[in-house]
Amino acid sequence: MLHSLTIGKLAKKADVSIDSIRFYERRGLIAEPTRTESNYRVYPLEAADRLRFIKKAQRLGFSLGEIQELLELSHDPVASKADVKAKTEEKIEDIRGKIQDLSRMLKALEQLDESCDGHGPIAECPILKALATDDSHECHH
Amino acid sequence: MLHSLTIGKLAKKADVSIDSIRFYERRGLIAEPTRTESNYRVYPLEAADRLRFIKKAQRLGFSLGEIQELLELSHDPVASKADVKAKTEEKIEDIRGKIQDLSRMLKALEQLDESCDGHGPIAECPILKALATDDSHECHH
DNA sequence: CTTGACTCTGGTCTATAGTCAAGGGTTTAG
DNA sequence: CTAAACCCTTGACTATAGACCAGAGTCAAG
Repeated sequence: MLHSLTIGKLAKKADVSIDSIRFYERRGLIAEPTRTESNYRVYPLEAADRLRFIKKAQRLGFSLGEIQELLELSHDPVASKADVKAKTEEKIEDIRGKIQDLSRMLKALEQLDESCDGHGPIAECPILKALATDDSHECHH
Repeated sequence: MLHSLTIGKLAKKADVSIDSIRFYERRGLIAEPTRTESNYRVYPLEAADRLRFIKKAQRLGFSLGEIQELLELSHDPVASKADVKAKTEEKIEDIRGKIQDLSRMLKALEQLDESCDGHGPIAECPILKALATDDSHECHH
């Protein structure tokens, strides 16, 4: 058929695995497609757009659950731009938080790294010593 | 006993769950403790230090597998400070990479967010439009 | 008509770092 | 002595995003 795809063709077209497509279908991210008499899935060409939407949103840090919410919004006649903007901003804050956490770790690791000259036996390794030190009762002010 | 702890006492002392302690034991992060006649685990006081080491390294971004490597290094008479420093620097690079990935996502999301004024129906949402657009054939130079 | 490529379902498995429950035995405080 | 609190093992379950496999049916090309 000219305007339909088997799951394998769709997978190639959208550059995802067949397993992923079936997985997204189970999760409700894509509609259940029609079937041939022999029970093969048959997709319209637009199905590839949906898959690309999913992949693109994933690259931006959205989980499948969040992507599902976005897709539901996009088909909701009552939804507004503000809803999508709100989800975007939520994700922005989420990512900023992760960057902050990682930055704190990075700073601490860099300090540990600088404290060690890298020469000599491990017994006096300042990094291991710092990790072994109990500072659970240090001041927090 | 004055110098030994049951698993529950140890858990409180080191502020981890009993289940975590047993899990670390299975994973080989902590030694199998001696047992009472009734098969209860008996820990020396120093066991708490080891657990605190684990927790601290976790907070710095090391996985349990990596922590195990660090602990093995720390007990290896042939190991040197350089080994620990190398692992630390590996982790530093790892975290820098994660921060870069997240920063790229953040930048893209912020641009999308700015492209949307947040007013009006969802049909013209520029964020959803950007996600739906196929740019798989854009130039990469 | 047969072979290879494709598809179907259902189920298991991966990594991570544990948590929780069931069904026991043990120890301690009153 | 008894009840609460503790401990034991085994095994299942959580979230995430699929990958992989078996066994069976289907489709296309030569």
